[in-house]
Parts: sequence; C-alpha cells; structure tokens
Amino acid sequence: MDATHQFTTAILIRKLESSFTLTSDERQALETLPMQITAIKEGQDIVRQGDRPSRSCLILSGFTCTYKMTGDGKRQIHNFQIPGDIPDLQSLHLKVLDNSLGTITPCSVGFITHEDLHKLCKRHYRIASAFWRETLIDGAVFREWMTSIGQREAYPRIAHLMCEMLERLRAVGLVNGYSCEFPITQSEIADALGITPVHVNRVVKAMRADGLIELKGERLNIPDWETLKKAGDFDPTYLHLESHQAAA
Amino acid sequence: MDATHQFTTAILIRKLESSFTLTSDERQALETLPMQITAIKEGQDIVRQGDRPSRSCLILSGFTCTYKMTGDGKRQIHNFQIPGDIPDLQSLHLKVLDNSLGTITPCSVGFITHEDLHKLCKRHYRIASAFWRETLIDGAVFREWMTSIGQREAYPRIAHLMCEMLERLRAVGLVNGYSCEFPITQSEIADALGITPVHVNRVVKAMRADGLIELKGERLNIPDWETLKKAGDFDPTYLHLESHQAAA
DNA sequence: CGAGGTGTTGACGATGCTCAAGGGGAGTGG
DNA sequence: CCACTCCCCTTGAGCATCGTCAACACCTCG
Repeated sequence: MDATHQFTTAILIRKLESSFTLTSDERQALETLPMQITAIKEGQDIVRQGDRPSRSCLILSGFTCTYKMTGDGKRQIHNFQIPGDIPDLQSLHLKVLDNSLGTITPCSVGFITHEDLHKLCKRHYRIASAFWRETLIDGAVFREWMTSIGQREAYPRIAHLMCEMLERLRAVGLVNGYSCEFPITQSEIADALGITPVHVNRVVKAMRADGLIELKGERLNIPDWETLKKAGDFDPTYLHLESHQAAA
Repeated sequence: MDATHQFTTAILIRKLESSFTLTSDERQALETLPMQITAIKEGQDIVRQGDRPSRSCLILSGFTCTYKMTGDGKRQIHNFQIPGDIPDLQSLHLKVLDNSLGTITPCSVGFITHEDLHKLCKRHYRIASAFWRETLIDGAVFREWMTSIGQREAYPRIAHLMCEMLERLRAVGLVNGYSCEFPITQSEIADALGITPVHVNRVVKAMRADGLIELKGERLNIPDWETLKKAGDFDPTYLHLESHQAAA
C-alpha cells in the first residue's frame, strides 16, 4: 500500500466514520481495498446508459453528475456528486446501467471492482450496511429533487439546489463559512432542475438582486443563509447527515 | 407457521426468485420470517415523514404511495407500490423517515421488524443483496420519474406512468393481456407527475380520443401498447425486470 | 486574435395553472 | 327506496410561469 493509496481511501473511511466507529479490522479492510486511480478530463463520460460495468468509482476530487437522455434528446441530471461519493455504486447489484455518469470538472476517481466490493461486504456487515445506506441517501436525494421539480417554482428550486450543495460540501469539509466552489454552469442547473438555461439566468439574476446569493466564476457565496433556506423550502433531513442530528 | 403466514411470504419468495434460485436454507429463512399481518383502510398513512420506525412493511394486497409535502402544502408522490413491494425498506438504514407512506386502496400489509431483517441479511448475503437491489430499483424508478417530470410534457408523462404501472403489475402477475387494475385517481396522478388535476383530466381526455387508453372506474385497458410506449418514451430497462432480459 | 462556450437580455408565444361551476356515481341514512 | 352527500370527473375562460428564438457581451484558451 503506497502513500497515495492510503490517502485516497481516507476519504471513504472518514465518510463511513460519520455513521459509526470502525473496528481496526474494518478499517484495515478499507485501507487495503484495491483501487485504480484515474484522472478524467471535464465533460467526459465515465460510464454510459446501457453499459454493464464490473467496477464502481469513488470520486476523489472534482464534480460529476449522473444523467439520462430522453428519446427526443433532452437531458435530465439526477444528481451532482462531490468528493467522497460513489455515483455508480448501484451497478454492484443492477447489471445494466440505466443512466450515464459524466464529469463536470476535471476529476480524480478511484475504480473499485465489484468483486472486491462484494468480498468486503460479505465479510463486514456494517460496511455493507454503510454502502447500502449511501445508495439509500441517493434515493432520498432523488425524492427531494423530484419534489422540487414537480412542486416548486423555478426560484425556490434553484435556491434549494444551492442549499443542498452547500450542506453536502460542508459535510466533506469543502466549505468556508457560507462560501464554496460551484463549478456548475447555468445550463447544467437547467438540466438538473427541469428549466431552460435562459430562465435559470433570469432567476439567478433575481436572486442576486434579492441579495440571496453571490455567484461569480466558479464560486458561490451565500450572504443570507436563513433567507435562502426559507426561499428554497430547504430542510436538510433528507440528506441524513448524522453530524447534523448530533449537533442538534 | 400457519397457512396464512406461508401464503404471505410466498409473494416475497417469488419476487426474489426472479433474480436467482434460492437455496433450501435461504428459502426456509424467508418462510419463517416473522411478519405481523395488518389490514389498513384506504387513504390512511402507514408511516409519516419524521417517524423513526423499527419495522418495514411488505405490501400483500392493494396499492400504496410514498409522498412528501412541501412547505406550502403541495404533495409530491414519489412512487406507487403494488403487492410484493416494500415501500419503506430504506428505514432499515435511515433512522428518520424523510417521506410518508399512505394507502391508495384498502391494503393488507405485513410488518417485519428491522431486527429480523438485520438477522436475515447478516446471515444470508444473497438475500441482503436482493433487498439492497430492491431499494436500488426504487432509486432507478425515482430517476425515471424525475426525468419525466423534468423533461417530458404532460401527455408523454401520463403515458409513461401508464406503461410503467402495466409492466410492474405484469411482473407480479396482475395483468390480463393489456388490462389491469388502476385505482389511482386523477388527483393522485397529478400529484405524482407534477401537474394539476384539471390538466390531467384534459390530457386523459386527449389520450382517450387518440385511442391510446381506456380508463374507466378502476380499470385501465391499453388497446395499442406500442403506440402508448412510443408516446410515453417508455423504455423498461430502468425497472430491471430480469424476466425481460431473459425473454429478450 | 479568433473561436467557442457561457452568461445576459428582449420580445413573443405556449404549455399548463387558477378559478369556477356543474355532472355523475357510490355509499349512507332516514 | 329515495334523498342527500361527498368525492371524483369534466369543462370553460382567462392568465402566468416559463419556453423559444434571437442577438450580443464576456471570458478563457489555443
């Protein structure tokens, strides 16, 4: 196990430890988990709808998104992933991918074979549970997004997304105060929220005018968190961040 | 084990066997799984957003839906469940429920404690995998619905839902030809697809006029499956019905 | 310095929403 | 057995959020 590898599994270990304390046995199993580290440029697909992958990938750095194309060429983005996420963990039990996974920014990812994951899960029930739990949280995020897209208007929808991204980035230590990296273009926001890029632009303009967000380049700053939360009808329960409940 | 109980676990066993063949050991573990059978009237909540349930429920008969309320009182239905589904299996690993579960019709459900489920999963890796897989399919359905709501117009959105329900009901043997029970009201369709009941009504009217569906009382009949599929941009891959792939 | 992606803005139009009212069927109670 | 009620379905008219089309500014990068 070289130093680089230990560093990469650390992000996974830290994530799991937010739920429970690992035994030394479990910790060692994770530390020695074989992983193939790969750098991927922005705007590339990692896996595609219809693929039958034999491995899953852990995001080490960068942003990705999962998405699906409709018959007439429209794109729905289902989620954005940030470091620590495993966007295609589902493929461990679902043979054929029903969505694609692409990079938003240049990324470093670690591929883990399904064989190794199965071995790990079979031996360590709590780790299996933790992985299962991760996929359940993905599902919870899908439900919340569906609710946003189906029931909320464009303004709260965008506000909600900003809130979610900040909270998730905070959970992995990528937030300073109320400011974070936000490399997602307005077109991507549009595809994620079921609105057009033009309309995203207008709404973002209004949000800026209302003093809710500062969005420039690839940075997002939130001057008034409470108001943004309210505007976005944001309740972080669905993210199931243990630290939240612990803090509360 | 009384006769009634054996009958109830049968639906679960049949479902799992669509993925793989159970060993006699696994089969016995499932057959003896303690389950508390309960009848529930229509329009009742089984569990609610914010609850911390210690058991999950298997739908034995009837239709249910999972949903979530927004801050301003709108409802998003995330999925409809049919016999054989376990709508709140997620609560096995997520302490606090972030959505509610209610009945659409009178239902018979079987409650299984999380303790028993954990025991079962810990001992039988393949059963654990099958349950995990079920929750992953839920996630796949969420993604597809999100895509529908975000990218498709009302007409294909409704067509898509009809296609999905028919295919899922077919998989559990509840379809005759292209005709099935469909006890979902237009208001519920509206809450599921992010449109208003009034507009659902108009679109259903158009679909009837186009000869795509016959919807009367609690029955749905599809005279022209291929055209409906096309109109709904429906590709059943996301349902991950093994039988499909086997047949193809 | 040109090119291409991203952000920005205007004018117009359409899908779908709101409000409102009435019809039909199933269950209930007198 | 009939009236009453409630829920669901249905339809019309007007309106609003958001989409489409189009043009231009800005920035990064080769």
